Formats: sequence, structure tokens, C-alpha cells
Amino acid sequence: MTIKPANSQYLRIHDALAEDLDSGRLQAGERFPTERELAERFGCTRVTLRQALARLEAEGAIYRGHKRGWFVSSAPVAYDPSRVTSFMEYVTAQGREPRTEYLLAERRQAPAWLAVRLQVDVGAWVYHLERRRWVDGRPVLLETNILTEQWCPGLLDQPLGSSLTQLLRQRYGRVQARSEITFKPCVLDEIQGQLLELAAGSSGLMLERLCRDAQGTPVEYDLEYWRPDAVKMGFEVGG
Amino acid sequence: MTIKPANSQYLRIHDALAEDLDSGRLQAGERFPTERELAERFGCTRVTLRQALARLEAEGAIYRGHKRGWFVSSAPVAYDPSRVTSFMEYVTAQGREPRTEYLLAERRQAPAWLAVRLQVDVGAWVYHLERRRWVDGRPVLLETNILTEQWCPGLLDQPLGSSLTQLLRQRYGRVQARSEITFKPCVLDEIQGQLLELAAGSSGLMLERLCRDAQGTPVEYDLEYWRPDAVKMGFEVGG
DNA sequence: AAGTGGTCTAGACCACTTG
DNA sequence: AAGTGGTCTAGACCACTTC
Repeated sequence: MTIKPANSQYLRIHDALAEDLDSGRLQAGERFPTERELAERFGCTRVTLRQALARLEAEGAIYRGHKRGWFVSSAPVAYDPSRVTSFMEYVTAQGREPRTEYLLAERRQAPAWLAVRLQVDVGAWVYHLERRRWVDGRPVLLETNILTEQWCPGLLDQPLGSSLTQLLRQRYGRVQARSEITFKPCVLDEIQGQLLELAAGSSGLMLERLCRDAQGTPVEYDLEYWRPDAVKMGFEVGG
Repeated sequence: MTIKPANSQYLRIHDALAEDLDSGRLQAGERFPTERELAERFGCTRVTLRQALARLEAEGAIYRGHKRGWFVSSAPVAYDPSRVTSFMEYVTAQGREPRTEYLLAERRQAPAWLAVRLQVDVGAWVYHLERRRWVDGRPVLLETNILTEQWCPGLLDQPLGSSLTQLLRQRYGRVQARSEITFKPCVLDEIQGQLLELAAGSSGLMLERLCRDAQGTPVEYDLEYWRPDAVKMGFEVGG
């Protein structure tokens, strides 16, 4: 088993651009030159140039705005999915500016796939919330929260402007006891891409969470889609 | 904000192939027809065909063997990074067949970046282990374990054939108390690609772990590179 | 030896964003 | 209105795998 040198043109272009990023010649948030311009600079076709860009994108160094060009990624936000602190809290704590936007807040009946997870009957009432969350003026996260009505009756009559975590704690005295989390890389579809200002087909990070109360009864099911360049997932175990 | 229909040719090809996979017309582990064959079937060029394949790959549905073609992914192994059970144990528990291969087992001096993490002096002695791990005859994980000599003196004189977790527990009476874990999508380089039988530049999942003893002293630093299609990461919180 | 995937060229058209 | 990224064509050569 020998390792080949691997010296393709697109890798050399990739490395050259990566060095521009490392050296700070290209700043976070800054727009790249156009593809045609870069292709000319490196003396290659756009196809080859885009191979190099795709690799930088996969590494999280750059991202694309749909039909708007390529941009330099900024520092990721640290996120600990095991904590119950709210998005607003932990983003602020890192000196960044969070914003939350409600896309949807409805009372719905649970379809089969959800009923299985929440251990309720098909058709049971649940609250379905969809939010888009921002850091420093850029959308980074699509979050869906589905809560059983029994857990927080009349939720939609409450003011949803502030933190959901706080609302549950203060108005309902509700604190989650345990949760199961899984995650995996995913591909963002057209809608998700538009909401996160990414090209459809970009890769993302999907996180699924099932929360239980003190008795072990499932009370909330969450689904999160993150911009992969915007977050650094980490958590602590034991203690 | 309106959502476009997005009806490009490569997406239609992607969907057609995805249906072949879902329906079971293509079985796990099976090799795809050649790119030229598929391109002819769909009446497109190889460039377009490869766009569709790249998307299926990003979704984890298929993977490529370097210069050997495209293959159907098989069911992922569930992995809980917060548990201290060994690879051999949890893979076996899922009815799959694990195998571990040592790539390297050395006594080394800590370079600066590692000394910072392990809170030791630069040049302090550590044990550096590199292993490749398999499930059902396919390589799925590259694992690096770096342990301080103080934590397990004479480690390399022990039989490394069986589980490292067990060895530490039984021979040294060592159990890790806390650990900090971070992970992110990554791009596999040439060497990693070859070892995991993937094309260089494929995406992977990187996991970093810093383990501490009961006093909070760092004792082990791990780095894991997973085939993204081979693993389903998940863990439990609270309790 | 034949065929494969990996890489690359030199164009092209379109829908969309930007000025 | 001009320019951009997104998509696509129709070829090509090479190193490698497979037979």
C-alpha cells in the first residue's frame, strides 16, 4: 500500500486559495472574485476552478450565496447540544449577536412518524414551531420544535418573542430531564438552502433530539439543520 | 421569498437513482454500473452524471472506491461517543463483525499543539497509537489515541491485541472520569482516503476527544475519522 | 489489453443578481 | 443592461484497476 503524490491542478488551486484565506489576505465575510476571474488567474476552466472551490466549501472555509458568489466563512459558534441553555444565551456569551425569527407556530395533529417518537396516538395535538436563527446578521440554523400539548397546554397563547426555554421553565415550571441526540451530515434541499442563504445541495449538519420529562415520557421532538461552517459542536461527558 | 421549482437534469437523475436504492433494486455493497453506462442510460454526459452521484454521496447513500467505481452504502453502525464501551463491544452488540488493525504503536515526545491539550511539557513522553477499524469487512474508522506515559507506564509492553479500554481497566485500574468531545464534518486527504477505501477529497466525520482522570488531569487525546455513511452518531444526556 | 474513474478543456445557454 | 453563478455538452488524456 503506497500513497500517491496526488498533484492535480484543482488541488494546487485549492491550496493557493487556502493560503490566501490563512494569511488573512481574504477576510471573513468577504466576497471572492468571480469564478471567471479566478479561472483566468489560475489559467484553467471554470469547471476545474469550481472543483477547487467545492473542496474549500466541504472543509467549511468558504460558502456560497445562491447565485451571489463565494464568501469567506467566519469563526464558528460553539454549541453544546447537551446543555439546556437557550440559543440567545450561549451565542451572547460568546460575544456574538443572536436573532431568532419565527417561521411557523401552529397547533397540529401528530402524523404517524411523529406519534411513534413521542409515544402518543396518531392525531394527538402537538405544538409545531419552526424558527430561523441568526448570528451576527447571518442565518445559521433552522430549528423545528414539536411539543406535546400535554406538556405545555396553551403554549401558543403565550408570548413567543423571548426564549422558549425560559418560557417553559417560568410559566410551566417545565424542565427536561433526559434527551437522546443523534446527528449526521446531510444535504440541504431547495427550501432549507434558501432559508440559510446557501445553494441547494450544500451540505449541512442535522441534529435530532428527543426530550423526556422526569418520568421518562417523551415531551418534545426537535430537528435542527445547521450551516456546517457556522457551528462547532462539542459537549462534555461524565463528571 | 419564493421557492424555485429547481428542475435540473442532474436532480432528476439523482432522484431516479435514489429510487433504485430505496426500492432495493440496488443492494447494499453492490457495485453501480459504470459512469459511461449510466450516462448513456440517462442521455447525458459524464459530467452531469457525476453531479448526481456526488449528491447521492453527500447524502451517504453511495460511496466511491478509488478508481473502482461507485457502491451502495450499507446500514450505519450506531455509535455513542459518550460511552466508554469499546469498539469491539458495541459493534458486536449490533450483530455486526468488528475488526481492529494496528497501524502504529510508538512512544513519542509531545509536540507543542499536543502539549497544550494534554497540559504537559513540550517533549513529554506519550504513547501514540493509530488503528484502523472495520465492520463486516469494510474499513470505517481511523482512530488515533495519544496517552500520557504517566497514565499507563509501559503500555507498549502489554499485549495490544485486545481492547485498549479493557487493558487500561484491568491492568492499570484506570477509568476515565470526564471527557470533552467536539466533532465536525471534514475532508479526507489522500492517506485517509486510501485507508478508508475512499477517494481522496471525500467527506468524513471528525471527532476529537480529550479525556481526564478523576482529578481533572488530561490523560488521553483521541482523534477519530469516520466514513460518514458508516456511522450514526448519537448520545444520551441527563438522567 | 481493455476499460474504468479522475481530471481537464473550450465552449454554451439560462435565470438570476447586481448596478 | 451587464455580468454572474448554475448547468450542460462533447469531446480528450492519463493512471489505474480488472480481466
